Amino acid sequence: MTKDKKQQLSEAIQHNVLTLQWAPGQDLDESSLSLQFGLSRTPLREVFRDLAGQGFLSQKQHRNTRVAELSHQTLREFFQAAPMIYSAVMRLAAENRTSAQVEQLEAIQNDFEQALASADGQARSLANHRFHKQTALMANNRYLLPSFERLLIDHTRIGQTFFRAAGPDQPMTEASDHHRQMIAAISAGDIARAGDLAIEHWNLSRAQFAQFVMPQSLDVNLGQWIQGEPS
Amino acid sequence: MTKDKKQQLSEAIQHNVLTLQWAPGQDLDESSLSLQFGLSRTPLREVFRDLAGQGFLSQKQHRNTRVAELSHQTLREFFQAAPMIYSAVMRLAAENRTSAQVEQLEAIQNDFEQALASADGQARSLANHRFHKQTALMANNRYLLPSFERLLIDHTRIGQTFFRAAGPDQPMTEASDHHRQMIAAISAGDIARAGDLAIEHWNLSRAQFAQFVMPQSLDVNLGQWIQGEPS
DNA sequence: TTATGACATTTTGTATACAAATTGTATTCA
DNA sequence: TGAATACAATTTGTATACAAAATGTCATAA
Repeated sequence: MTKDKKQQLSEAIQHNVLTLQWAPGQDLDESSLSLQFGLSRTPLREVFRDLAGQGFLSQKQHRNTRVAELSHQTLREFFQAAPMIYSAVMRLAAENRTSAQVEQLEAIQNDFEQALASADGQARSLANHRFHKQTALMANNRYLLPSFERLLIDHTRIGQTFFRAAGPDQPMTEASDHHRQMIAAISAGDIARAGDLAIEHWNLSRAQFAQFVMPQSLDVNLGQWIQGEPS
Repeated sequence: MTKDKKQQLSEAIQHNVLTLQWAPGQDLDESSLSLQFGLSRTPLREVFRDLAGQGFLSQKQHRNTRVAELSHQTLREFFQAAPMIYSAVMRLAAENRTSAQVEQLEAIQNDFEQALASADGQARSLANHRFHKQTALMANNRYLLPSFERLLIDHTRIGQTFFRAAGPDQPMTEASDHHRQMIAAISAGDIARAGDLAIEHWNLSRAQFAQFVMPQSLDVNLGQWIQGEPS
């Protein structure tokens, strides 16, 4: 169970970043973490490098590793890229999926619905994260994957407050509905429908971004990026 | 001059990978490289990890680091992703460019034209690589960048044989023409035109892929991926 | 009081020794 | 001859000691 410590460490970091338990821009301490996980600094630093490459962390020469920042500029770039990448991934998922992958996606969706029933915001958000990560796996495209995963990391971080809301209210059941329709479209190999659903799902989550408050409380009007199609 | 050894090592590896001096799938030896560059294995392995994250190399647990493979499946995925990402990057470059960046792009294009005049295939190919990398920089989107750079790595590798052709013949002057038009469109902020040029430029390089022979000589019909718009 | 600079402390980066895993080789047995 | 296995050699992964860089502290002077 306590086998691969590096894997454990990596997953713990990912969890803390995605759930905002570690704030964007927060400093990480090598020695305390290496003590905590029973790993020397060498493998720990390798994990840091991997996660920095994936977009969870950020590194600069001779400076401590930090949780990847979320800035106004980040959001701007997010809106420019997300709709296109999301729909492309969903279309490719419909094109390339295997039946085994569809079954996995259904299992993940069941977890997601269970999480929605519970009051655990983190569980909801992470289940949602896993759902979309699975669609990216099904798209099976090594070139698109890194961009998609970067988008998903920040999407999940920004959506935290959203999923923290108490009851299973309207927008969340709607999101779950979308997921079910996505599964159907992917399973049927309906490429166009899958792409449309991605856009529809994306539009639903626009509202989250409008409500999102920057960690540093940048008093910037985000409205301009949330109204219509970007660029 | 011999300052940052890690940087030097990283650039040397990138060069060898892009020019196919190191074949796709080729094994790398830590100890000999660390000897060669006067670096211990620790920083060398960090460079390996970085470059693996960027798509130059590939790594597996307890197995030696290799040059990233190029397979038939790779090409399939390439064709599914490239047109979309390329045009998106070009459009964003037109939208977000600064005048200083445009000047840099012009300088790079001058280098490219000089390289075309020479007989040096590697210089041609790398200059072309730098041109497109600069457009990605100008697009200024952290989410798109990793996908684009992965595409560009493999595009450059596949294009090696193309640029190795002797004289400055028709398709190459046409490519150079496109570059000039791209600079004009980006400089003018003409987003739609920039996106169209990306597609046009892409169509030109389709021919290279048709001629490309897999390292492992996979006798697969690539034609189906080269004819029209992918999916 | 505030700015500057020397010095101590802390943190990041590198080298090296060692442990673990994989690969290669040779020997045995069917 | 050929498969299987034990063992040696090589290679990858980790721990730790040390070097280099950055940060913090304090004293001095304007």
